[in-house]
Amino acid sequence: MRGICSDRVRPRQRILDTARNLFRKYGIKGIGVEAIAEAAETNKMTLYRHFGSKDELIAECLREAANRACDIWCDLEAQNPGDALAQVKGWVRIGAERVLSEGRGCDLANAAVELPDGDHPAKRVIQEFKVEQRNRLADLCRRAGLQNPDLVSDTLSLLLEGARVNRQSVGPDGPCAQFVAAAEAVIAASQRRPETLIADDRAR
Amino acid sequence: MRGICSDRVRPRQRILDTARNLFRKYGIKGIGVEAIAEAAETNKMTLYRHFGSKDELIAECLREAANRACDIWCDLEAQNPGDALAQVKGWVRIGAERVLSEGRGCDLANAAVELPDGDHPAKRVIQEFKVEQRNRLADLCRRAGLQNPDLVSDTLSLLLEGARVNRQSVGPDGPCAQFVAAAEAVIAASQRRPETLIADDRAR
DNA sequence: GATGGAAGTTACCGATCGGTAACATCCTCG
DNA sequence: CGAGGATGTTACCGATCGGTAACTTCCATC
Repeated sequence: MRGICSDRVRPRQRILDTARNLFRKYGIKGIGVEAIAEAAETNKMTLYRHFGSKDELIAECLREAANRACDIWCDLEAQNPGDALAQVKGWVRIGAERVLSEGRGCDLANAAVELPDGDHPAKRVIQEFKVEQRNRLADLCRRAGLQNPDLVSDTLSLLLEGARVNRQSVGPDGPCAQFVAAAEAVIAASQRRPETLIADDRAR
Repeated sequence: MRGICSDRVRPRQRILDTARNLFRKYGIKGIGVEAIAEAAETNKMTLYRHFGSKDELIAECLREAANRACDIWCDLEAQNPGDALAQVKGWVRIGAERVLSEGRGCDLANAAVELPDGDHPAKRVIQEFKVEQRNRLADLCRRAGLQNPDLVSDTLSLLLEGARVNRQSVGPDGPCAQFVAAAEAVIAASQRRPETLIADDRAR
């Protein structure tokens, strides 16, 4: 009588997927473990047997979200093999799609806002994820031959992070609508002489 | 036996100040009304007589935070009377100070992350605040004679919003450390020919 | 000094929270 | 088939949540 496919997914994975969705929808503190277990078509005991605590479930969800986000780097390389500049532009495009389509920002950044407690097991996951993303983008900008690659990559990071969080406050017609234009301007400027990106008004 | 000064502040204001601090420290959903009342050296009944519900207290706190944030526009004008460009740069400087010193982002943006519920009374406060900030900065950029003032102001907004939220994930040494450099580069670029900001590689 | 409103106190409500014990059932694999 | 581990079920725990009732005390004002 069981479903052909969906119920063949083990409870652990069902819980993870369901929890990620509900955390996004209601916020981490806005949904309880019992509701998560029921939505995952299982029960609280099974949830606790797999994850031990709500905090660990949160951390595991974020680990999965981080791994999923890391896949985009493979996709970028696969779609633009060897062309680092195209990959940077692809990063902007993918980011823009997320900003426009999702409505809720980065799971890990949102979790950092909701969990100011410094001892929470999720904090380490968040920190490591963000550091890795930063390094990867910086490396990409370097390989793309952009001027001031570290500054450009951090600028792009801030623009995307700002767009995703700002959309949650203002909606899709706010400043986030300019994310692509802003990012492209930054990239374009850094393809010229370095002085163009740094304040420097001396005559040619 | 009462304190000379601090206890002369009415309970309503004590509650608002305390709630703002505790919301910042523990998150909106991470602190209860009873704890807020006690920290404000009063009690739950008085809190509810003044605000009616926790949700309304949240909204009122954000209203106050928004009003306080609006004071910076007066300060900018007072410190740089008539010099719109200097005010834009002052906006960057003040934003950088907040990023570096506060450690926790914009109260209103954080609240938007913690309260995905669209019917929450705080949502309207957040939206109106962010829209007003956007309009004011855009107006400032226009008066400063910058090229593409709307694009520049939204870019600056995204950079600041990104810096404040990213700091909560990565800490002060992450991409947010480049906020000033990024913002100044954007401003500098928009002081030149418009083509400098928009992708345009034609020869001179 | 009397009065009225603001504030404090205590106790309580139902609901929900995260988390656990004990036991029944299922499914897989040897 | 049999056995053992994974899963389901039910009931329960203490704590805390947001919110309220009833009553007392304070304090400024007239």
